[in-house]
Amino acid sequence: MNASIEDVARRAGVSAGTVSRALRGLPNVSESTRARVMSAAAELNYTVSPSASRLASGRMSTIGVITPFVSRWFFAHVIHGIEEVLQAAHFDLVLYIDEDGTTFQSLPMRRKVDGVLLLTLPPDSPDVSGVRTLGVPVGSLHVDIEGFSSVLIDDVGGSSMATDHLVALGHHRIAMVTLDQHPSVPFRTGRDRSEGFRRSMEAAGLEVNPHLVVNGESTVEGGMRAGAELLSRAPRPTAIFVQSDEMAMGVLHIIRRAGLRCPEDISVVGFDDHELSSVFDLTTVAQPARAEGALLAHHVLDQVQRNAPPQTTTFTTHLVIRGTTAPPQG
Amino acid sequence: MNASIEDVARRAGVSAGTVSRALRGLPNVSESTRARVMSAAAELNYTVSPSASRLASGRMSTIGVITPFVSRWFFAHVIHGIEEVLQAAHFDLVLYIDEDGTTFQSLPMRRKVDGVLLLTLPPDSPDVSGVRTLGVPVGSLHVDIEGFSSVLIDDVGGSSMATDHLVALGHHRIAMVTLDQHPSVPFRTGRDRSEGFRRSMEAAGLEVNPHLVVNGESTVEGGMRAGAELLSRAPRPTAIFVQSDEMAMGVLHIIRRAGLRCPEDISVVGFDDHELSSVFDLTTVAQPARAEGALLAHHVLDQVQRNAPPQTTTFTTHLVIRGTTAPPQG
DNA sequence: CTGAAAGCGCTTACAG
DNA sequence: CTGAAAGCGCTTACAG
Repeated sequence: MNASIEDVARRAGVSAGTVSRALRGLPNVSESTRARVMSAAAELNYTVSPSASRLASGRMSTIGVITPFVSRWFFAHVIHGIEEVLQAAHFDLVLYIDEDGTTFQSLPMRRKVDGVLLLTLPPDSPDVSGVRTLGVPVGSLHVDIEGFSSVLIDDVGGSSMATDHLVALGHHRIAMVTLDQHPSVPFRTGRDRSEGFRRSMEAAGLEVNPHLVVNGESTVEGGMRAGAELLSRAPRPTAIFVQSDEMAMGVLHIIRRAGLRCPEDISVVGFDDHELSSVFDLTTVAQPARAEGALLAHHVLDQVQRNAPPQTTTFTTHLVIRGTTAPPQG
Repeated sequence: MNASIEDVARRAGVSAGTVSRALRGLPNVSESTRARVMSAAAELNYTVSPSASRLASGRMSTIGVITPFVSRWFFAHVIHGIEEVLQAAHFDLVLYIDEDGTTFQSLPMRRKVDGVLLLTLPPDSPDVSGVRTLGVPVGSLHVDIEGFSSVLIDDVGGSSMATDHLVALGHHRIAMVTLDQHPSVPFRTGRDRSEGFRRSMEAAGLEVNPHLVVNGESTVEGGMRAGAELLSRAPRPTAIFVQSDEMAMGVLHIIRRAGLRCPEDISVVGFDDHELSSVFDLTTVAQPARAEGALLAHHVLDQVQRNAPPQTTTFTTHLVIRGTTAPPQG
């Protein structure tokens, strides 16, 4: 059915080896020969058999991506960034969803990927050690793992900016909704965002009241629960720093439902710059999810294609001031 | 480095052919032989070389997925559903993002997938004809294409339910925000949702006012623009049927920003049941995105594995009544 | 610049 | 139930 390299060779009057070199643009092929091979291939509508090429060369032209989610804002955008880079490099992206970092241990990828991208898997998860045994370059997102490339963001600095903003507006009773310690959220992320908050509070001479720090389980619903809890505190906080936009949306909903106004009665800052943040008019710390995915892919591609060493890059974040923050009333 | 089938054969004292049969669970292998092969393989930490197996058998154990987006609610959930089914069947999912249905024409998939899933690509897009030349089973989502499996939803019925609900509440001036004719949205979807609206309006003896039908470009921002336009009409509509939840969120935002209340001043119904719909308390028509993806994968897997004929399934939708709809004032 | 040949590591009729 | 052998379709030193 499909033409083989032999068919092309016969038609062009050369050997299979020459066809292989000509088609891949290798040097040491005369221009006239290359031209003859190209047109023979075109006439026969020939494409290389990927399986045969992979078997013979050992190169898979494929990168495996292991992610806990595809439908959450951050992951969806990261995957988009990765795919664009791989598509441009003519690499395939094979997608594995693994919600808890344990189901894979990389066996399904053995001998079929040139590299792996781990999206926010903790260093001690079984998949990470499984991936090591693959013997291919690995990139890790938001988690720094020995021997792997990684792309990080400045969580401490970002949270600090958000908190400083609230302090500068004159807030004193500032609450925080934290990320869950779900396997999908690196321990580091939640810890660093809390750390940035603490540093800024301390620098401002403000107390971090433990009753005003509540876990939001990383979801919109969790944000609603956390928000409800914070609104029941007396006296109520005048501002809330929420460690992710999705949770912040839940908090905003609860504030409105309680008949309070944002920012008049209470200010809210999120983290991410989710696309719905502008709809909610949410002040937030922006991180470039798509660019993070793209850069992670580039790092690993550099290792695969140019034998570059693992690289680590840290992105800075920036504050986007919208309508959910204002000075406290009275 | 990696043990080969010959290594296992030697260790088990059998031929490579027998190892191949034993490991794949084929019949006609004595239990004692199979046991010996299994333990030899385990001792050598052997896994089949995918490239070699694919080359020899012609089976790729891989399904290609072509999608215009990964970060929109519907597509992200569909992909999640697909991945779960493929993972369970031990098939790889290779992901191709193609925003306009023209960049692929399937060449990158040639000879490396056993089947293809097209997410909402119009029948006349270049990728569709490219995919045909692959000669493998194809599944198409939300678009019925000759010779392909497909999964559809009852857009007419769903929109009709939404409209009937508004009519039953007593609304007469009902507006509609339509989906864009972007390549990512099948022509059929927008047309059918408009058709359901028209039928219900007609059945209720109500006029469809062309000034109250506005395009929302399928996005939150487009919904905001469309909403602003509708609010400027005099007299204002008392209810709006919006063909997607993402656009409906934009409409809700504009209503609030204009100082109007929903549902007191104006009712809104969406379509999808996006996870943020509950946060917005949005009445909407629910479609099971994840289940749609899963079923589409099953249909194509049935063709690939059991040589089943193409199948078409239509999902029904249902109305989820929340807080954005109420009888008109006065 | 080009060809002949080995090798990549399996699967699958075919015999027995 | 098992083995020997052909075949899948390339890539890559090695010679020349």
